[in-house]
Amino acid sequence: MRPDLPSQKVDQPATLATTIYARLKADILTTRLEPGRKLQSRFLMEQYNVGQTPLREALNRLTTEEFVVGMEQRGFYVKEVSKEELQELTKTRCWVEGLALRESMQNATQAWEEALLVAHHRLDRTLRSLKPDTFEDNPDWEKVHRAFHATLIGLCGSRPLLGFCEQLADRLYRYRMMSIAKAYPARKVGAEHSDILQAVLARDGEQAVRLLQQHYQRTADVIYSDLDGLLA
Amino acid sequence: MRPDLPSQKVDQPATLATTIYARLKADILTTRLEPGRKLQSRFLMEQYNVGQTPLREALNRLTTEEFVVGMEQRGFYVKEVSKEELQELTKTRCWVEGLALRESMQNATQAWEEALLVAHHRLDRTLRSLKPDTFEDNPDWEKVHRAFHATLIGLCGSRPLLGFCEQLADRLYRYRMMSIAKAYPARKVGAEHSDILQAVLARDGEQAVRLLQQHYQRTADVIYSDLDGLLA
DNA sequence: TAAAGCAAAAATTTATAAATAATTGGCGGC
DNA sequence: GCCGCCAATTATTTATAAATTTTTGCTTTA
Repeated sequence: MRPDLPSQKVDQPATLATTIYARLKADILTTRLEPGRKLQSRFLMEQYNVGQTPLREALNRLTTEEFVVGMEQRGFYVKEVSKEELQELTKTRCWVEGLALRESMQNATQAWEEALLVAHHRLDRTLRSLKPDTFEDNPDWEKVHRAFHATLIGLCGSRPLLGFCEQLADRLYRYRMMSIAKAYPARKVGAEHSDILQAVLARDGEQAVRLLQQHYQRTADVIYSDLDGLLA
Repeated sequence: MRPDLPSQKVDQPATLATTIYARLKADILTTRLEPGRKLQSRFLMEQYNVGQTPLREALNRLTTEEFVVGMEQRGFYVKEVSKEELQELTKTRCWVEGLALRESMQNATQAWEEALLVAHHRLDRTLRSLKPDTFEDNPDWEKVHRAFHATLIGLCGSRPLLGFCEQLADRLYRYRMMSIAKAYPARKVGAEHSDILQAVLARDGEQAVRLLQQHYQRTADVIYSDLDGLLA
């Protein structure tokens, strides 16, 4: 019984569980589902129009990734945020991406340097905010920003490490979303990215790592001070 | 009352999903469920005496941890092994635990050094094999061995990093299980652990890191050569 | 004769729904 | 304060339906 008309699912067969997993993750990272919120099955079922099975499968996946906390016999909650976690995540990211960038630069190829140049160029000409005065997150910018950072460490030679970096990026993204409106447009992140690129192209590994870590640390510092008000 | 158990929800009555998750994970790591095997729902349901729901929840958790591969609409499989992955995991573990050990040593306290000493002592007086001639894995040894390595990096100050190290240890454990019978008792791992302990107590960070990485690399080398026969 | 193409059949996975069991947390009585 | 009952929620089973993959077998073609 094959359908006569090919649906869009023929090319990309995704299960409902995978779809709802992606939607939940996105909603948690953007804080549309705010930290600490209880994720009741009834609420989620009508909110996302899915049954229990794919929903619980999605929640279980998110649990192992620490975006959701599962209390045995007491349901699921969106993972809380805290200044302590922000610091730990930032510190860890500085360590691990520092490592990965060093390795990446040792494996550097011409193609990689060119890809990095392109990634930076795209980042450079993408607007941070959709509106000029008030801040409205530009999803395109998030995409190219992430691509730039992913390219930096992409040649480190360890898929497990890259996966870990991605998870750290996700978990920190949520913190960034919480305070980003305030920080805009005080900071010149564009310059920081350019400086990192310069150091990489100049083959100055130590400087590149230092700048990258500084970049992450500065971001965390801004969020950290905002978090006082946000958690109050 | 009860001592703080590190980051796990052990004191709660576990759900079936959590129980079956642990059992499946153990069976995969010990290769009782061999790499590449298809995990059919019917088979697992009667093998472990559980219903669909907790089973699928467990499989979904294992998927995000890379112990199980889920092919959309085509079921679940035990993650394959490969020499490439063995190398990547080992390399990554050397990098990351090297980092973590350095940090740990910088945060060293007297209590930590004493805990490490005790952990090593327990490891030292636990038999590697249950039988003197042929090899039969002693689960107690695995436990104290893991505890020793966990203590080494335990003071690094990053729970995310410790979680990542634990996952790397799990994933490498399976490779160790595959070839451990052969390697026994050729190698003197006891001496390697003692050397690491000595270096830590002597506060020689660089030496300790070097020895730890050598320890992991040697293990991988033994497995690597065995893997030719095992994958044939 | 073999190989390739197809389509129906079988098997399996995925999802929904409903019923049951088990657990938590609150409320009131003592 | 403590104990037990009650309501709400979660966890699990079972049954079934829907969707998709895999197998099978037939027909056509070279």
